[in-house]
Amino acid sequence: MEYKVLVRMNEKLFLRDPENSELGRRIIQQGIQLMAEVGFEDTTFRKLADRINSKEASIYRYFENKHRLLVYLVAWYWQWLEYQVVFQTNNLIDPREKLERILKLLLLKDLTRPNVPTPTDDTNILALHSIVIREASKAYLTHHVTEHNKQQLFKPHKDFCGRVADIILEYRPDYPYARSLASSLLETAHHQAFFMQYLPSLTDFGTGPDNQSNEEDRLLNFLRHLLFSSLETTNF
Amino acid sequence: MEYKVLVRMNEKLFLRDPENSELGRRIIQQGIQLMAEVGFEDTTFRKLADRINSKEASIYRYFENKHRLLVYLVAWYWQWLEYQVVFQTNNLIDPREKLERILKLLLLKDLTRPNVPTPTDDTNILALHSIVIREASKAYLTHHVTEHNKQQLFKPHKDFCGRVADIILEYRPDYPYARSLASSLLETAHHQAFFMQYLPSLTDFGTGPDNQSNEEDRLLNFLRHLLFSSLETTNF
DNA sequence: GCAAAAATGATAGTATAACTATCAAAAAAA
DNA sequence: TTTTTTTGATAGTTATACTATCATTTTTGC
Repeated sequence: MEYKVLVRMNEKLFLRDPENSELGRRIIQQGIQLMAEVGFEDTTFRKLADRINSKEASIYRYFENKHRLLVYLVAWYWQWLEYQVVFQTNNLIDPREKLERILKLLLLKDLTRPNVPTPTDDTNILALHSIVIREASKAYLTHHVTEHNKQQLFKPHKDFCGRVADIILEYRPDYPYARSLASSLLETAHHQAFFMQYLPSLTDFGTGPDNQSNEEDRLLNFLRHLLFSSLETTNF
Repeated sequence: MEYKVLVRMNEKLFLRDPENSELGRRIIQQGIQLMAEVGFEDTTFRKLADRINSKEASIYRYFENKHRLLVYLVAWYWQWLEYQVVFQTNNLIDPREKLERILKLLLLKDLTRPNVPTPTDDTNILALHSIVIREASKAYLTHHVTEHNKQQLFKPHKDFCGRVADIILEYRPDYPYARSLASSLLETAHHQAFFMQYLPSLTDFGTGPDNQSNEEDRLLNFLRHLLFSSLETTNF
C-alpha cells in the first residue's frame, strides 16, 4: 500500500492550484530543479517554460510572479516539515526526544526512518531544502512583508515555528522566549548550513568532500547545545 | 576637537572610491536613505541619480551595480560596528562586560555613550542599521557567493564575527563553537528585530508604538540568555 | 593662471526581464 | 458532442540594467 500525503496549500499562494494539473505539477517540480540550480535571481519564467516545453504566459496563469513561486515553495516546505514532525513525534512522550527529532529534521537527517511516508515522492526534497537554505529569507525580506503576511502567506512558517515553541514549552513551561528560540533555531540551522558550505570562516565546521556527514553532526551538536543550554538555564 | 574616523574600505568593493568625491559621498548617503525607504529590490540607480541630481551613468562609474552598492554598505556597517566594539571594549578586562557591550551595540543601544566619536557624522546609522536588518543577507545569499568571497567582499563581516568569537574564547577558552555562536548571534539579533517589527508571531516581543524600547530590552535579554547560557553550559 | 587630465553631464541606445493581451487549438467536462 | 476550460503561439509594453559616446566642467600639476 502506498501513501500519498497531500499538502493542501493556502489559495492565496497561487492563481491556479498547481497540484491540480499536469502542467502545474511540472511547474513545481522543474521550478524546484531550476531554482536549486541557478538560484532565485537567475530563475525566470521563460527559462522554466522552456524547460517544461511550455510557455511563459502559461506559468503566469499559475503564479503572479517568481517571488510568489518562491513563497509557495517555501510554504510547501514548512508544511511538509511540520507533517514530518507530527509524524515522527507522534508516539513520543518525552519532549526532549521530540526536540531531538526536530533538530535532526531541520538538517534533513533520519528522513528515511521506517514508516515515514515521504509525501509526494516526486518532490525533490533535497533540492527544495537547498532552496530553503539559500532563498527562504527572500520570501519575507521584502517591502511587501506586511501585505503578504495579511494574506497569510507565511502561515506555514509561523505554524511550524509555533509547533516547535509548544514543544519547547512542554519541555519547560516557564521558558519565556519559546517562539523566539524556535524561530532562531530554524534560522540558525539554515544559516549555519549555508555558511558551512560557502563562508566556512563564519562557522566552526568545515565541509571537505570526505568528512561531510561528520561536520553535519557537529552542526547538529551545536544546535542541540544552543537549544538545551538555553532551556536548562534557570535565571532569565 | 573633532574626530573623523574614516573607514578604509577594500578596493574591490567599488570601481571608484565614493569617499573621495562629493558625488561619491552623495551616492552613499542618499543611497542609504533610498534603500532604507524603498528596500533593495525597488532601489534603482536611476531613482538614486534623480535624488542626487546626477545621472545613472555617473553612479555606474562608482559601483558595478546595485548589489555591489549593497555589499559596500553592509561592509561599511560591519567595519563601523567593529570600530565601535574596539572603542567601547578598550579599557575593559572582564570579557563578560565586553560581550554585554557587543549585545547592546548589535541592537544599536548606548551609541551615545560619552567619548565615542561617531565616525562620519553624516552617515545615517539608523537608516543603515535598518538596511542591514532587512537586506544584509542578500549580500551573500547569491549565486556568486564564492566568487565574491574570493574578492574579500565579506571580510568586514568575517572580521567582526572573528572578533566576537575571540572575546567568546576569552570568556570561555574551551568553548568549541565560538565562531558559529558569534555568527548566529549577529543573525539572530537582526532577524529577531525584523520579526519583531513585521512578523511578531515569530517572536515573543511585541512592538507597539508605546513600549518599543521596553520590548527591545526584552530582545536584549533573550540574546543575553542565549549567549551566556550556551557559554556557561559545560557538557558539550 | 594655464594646459592636461580626470570627472561628470547629457543623451542615446541595447538586451532582457517582467509582465499583459489576444486568439486559435487542444483537452476536459457536461 | 457541445460547452467550458486550459494551453499554445505570438506579439507587444514597460521598466530595468546596463554600455557607449562626446561635450562640458572640474581638478590637478606645473
